[in-house]
Amino acid sequence: MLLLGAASALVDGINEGVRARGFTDMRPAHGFAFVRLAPDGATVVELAEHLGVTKQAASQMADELVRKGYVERRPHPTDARARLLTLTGRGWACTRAADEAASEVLLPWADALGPDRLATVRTALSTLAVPGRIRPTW
Amino acid sequence: MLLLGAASALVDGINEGVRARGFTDMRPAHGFAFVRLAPDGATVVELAEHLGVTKQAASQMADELVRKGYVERRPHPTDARARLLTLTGRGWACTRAADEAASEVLLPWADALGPDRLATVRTALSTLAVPGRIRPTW
DNA sequence: CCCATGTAGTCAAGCTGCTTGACCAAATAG
DNA sequence: CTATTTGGTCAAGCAGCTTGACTACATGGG
Repeated sequence: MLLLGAASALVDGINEGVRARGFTDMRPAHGFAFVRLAPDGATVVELAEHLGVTKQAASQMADELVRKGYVERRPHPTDARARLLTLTGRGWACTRAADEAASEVLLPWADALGPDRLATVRTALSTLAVPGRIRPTW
Repeated sequence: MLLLGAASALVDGINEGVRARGFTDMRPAHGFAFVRLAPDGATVVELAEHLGVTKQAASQMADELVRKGYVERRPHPTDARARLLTLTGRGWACTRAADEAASEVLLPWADALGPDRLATVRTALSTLAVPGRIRPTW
């Protein structure tokens, strides 16, 4: 289906842009994690739910991101068992790079389309998409 | 991105429909393979190119599909090295089931949208999607 | 006609990202 | 104060892919 092709092209394009900006050790999956971590941080379990994987998988991804310097594990303010994962400066820089890359990919597309048809596409897609479903690994 | 959510929902929906029709041992990736095999069959290498994986990976997927009875390995009519992978009766039945499932998922969506806006969405997506790119494994 | 190079396919080994299962420590309910 | 739930980790295993090496057939130039 061409919906899939478009989605792939989009993800590839953004990933390409992120790498071009110097973050060569990032995969698209990391970007999906950043979406959840960006506002106020999250626990491993919350991250796991957001990504649709087990908490072990999320934990080991967190390990990787900590090792690479994008994420910190801080003590949770109210729960001594939990740890709050938050973005480091480098993590935020990468998030900004991803936003830039995304605009870069979408801008010419939105331009060619015009605001009206763009809105049509957006609403059309949002009726099909169930909220929060981001499981790219088939 | 909500484009991804829509793509995921679509794939999941179709896969669900296929399973509901009795083909419980199928993954979405198999469907992508069928797209290439359906018209006249294909060799392992052609399948590999279509899926964007190595020929070894394609070959072992072919093994699986043969084992499950969806695909046959026949001698290639003009090249004694090659083997032509073709769908069996069961393979065609599964293809038909997938088509039905796809319409089932898309029909209410297309209905709600109307032909005009549907066409808009289609053309919009096709400008973004590069041809033949179907690599769902990020 | 024959050899050199290219191509289709398989075998084998290894890696990566995920899973299931078991467990500990802190939180929470009774 | 115990019993259960919840956040997190450790360990082992698996699925789907990769790279590398090899065989059998194809093909083009001498």
